[in-house]
Amino acid sequence: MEAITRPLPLPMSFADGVFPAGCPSRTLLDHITSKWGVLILLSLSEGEQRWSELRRRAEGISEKMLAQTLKTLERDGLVSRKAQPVIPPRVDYSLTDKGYELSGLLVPLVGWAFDNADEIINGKRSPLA
Amino acid sequence: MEAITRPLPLPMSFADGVFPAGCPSRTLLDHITSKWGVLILLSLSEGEQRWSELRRRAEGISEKMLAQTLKTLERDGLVSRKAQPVIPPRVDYSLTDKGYELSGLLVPLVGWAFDNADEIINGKRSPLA
DNA sequence: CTTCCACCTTACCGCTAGGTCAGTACCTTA
DNA sequence: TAAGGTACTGACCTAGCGGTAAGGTGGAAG
Repeated sequence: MEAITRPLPLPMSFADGVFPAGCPSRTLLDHITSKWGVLILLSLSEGEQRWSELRRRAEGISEKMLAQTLKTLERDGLVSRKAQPVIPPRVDYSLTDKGYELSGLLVPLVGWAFDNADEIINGKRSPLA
Repeated sequence: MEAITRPLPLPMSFADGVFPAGCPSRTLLDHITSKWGVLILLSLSEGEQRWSELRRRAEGISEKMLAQTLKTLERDGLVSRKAQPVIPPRVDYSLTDKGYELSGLLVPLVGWAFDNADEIINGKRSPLA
């Protein structure tokens, strides 16, 4: 309802606001804020996981999207893939250093979304007041 | 290259991993991590802004998408819209309390993306080593 | 002998996010 | 008279995100 005109405690500011179109930041942002990218990153933030495990945890993802998302994140150096030449195949996915850095910022965001989703999406204002 | 098997300093964990498909969290997450949603939220985190100002700062956005994104964020109670009945029309957009909360988490994430984009997207590894 | 599982890949395809363009209403400046 | 700025809305269309389904490999289990 009432918007507060806050003094905007912005620690950093981008050029004269937001970054230019077509710059790499936009691309990277698209990768990490993609529908499944967030969930994979989030899931992996809890530790190394296998393909089938990720598939189960990122509920609703298709195998195609899982493969595609993992490949993108691996190319970006956020996820590391370790395949063992055993039968049946075993592949472990985990976050790289950069991936951990990122997940440290991503987790609170998703946590916030999780906490406020019900109130915001359905009209349920302050369930405890 | 080398992935570290970190002890995963996760402060909170979701159920048994990630949240279920079709729940409100997914919807909210889609809104705030949408291509333009992030940029609008980010831009508004620096204070109240007018339509045309947002249009300029979120470089590349179309009027249709600007309107649509603002409408979604307003419905979610993250952005407040104040229209003044003057000629020519003047409308000011700003973040609500919830919006500020969110931007506090979003800004560092985008900052990180901004800092690491060049290194990650183009192959430029450690430009200062 | 067939099925099933793990881990993918490729082919096909619908849907929709998002782009483009035109139009509206009113005032200002050239 | 005409062009331009402010804040939109709606029609139309396309690229590509993402879904569905099938294929492939090799062992183990029925």
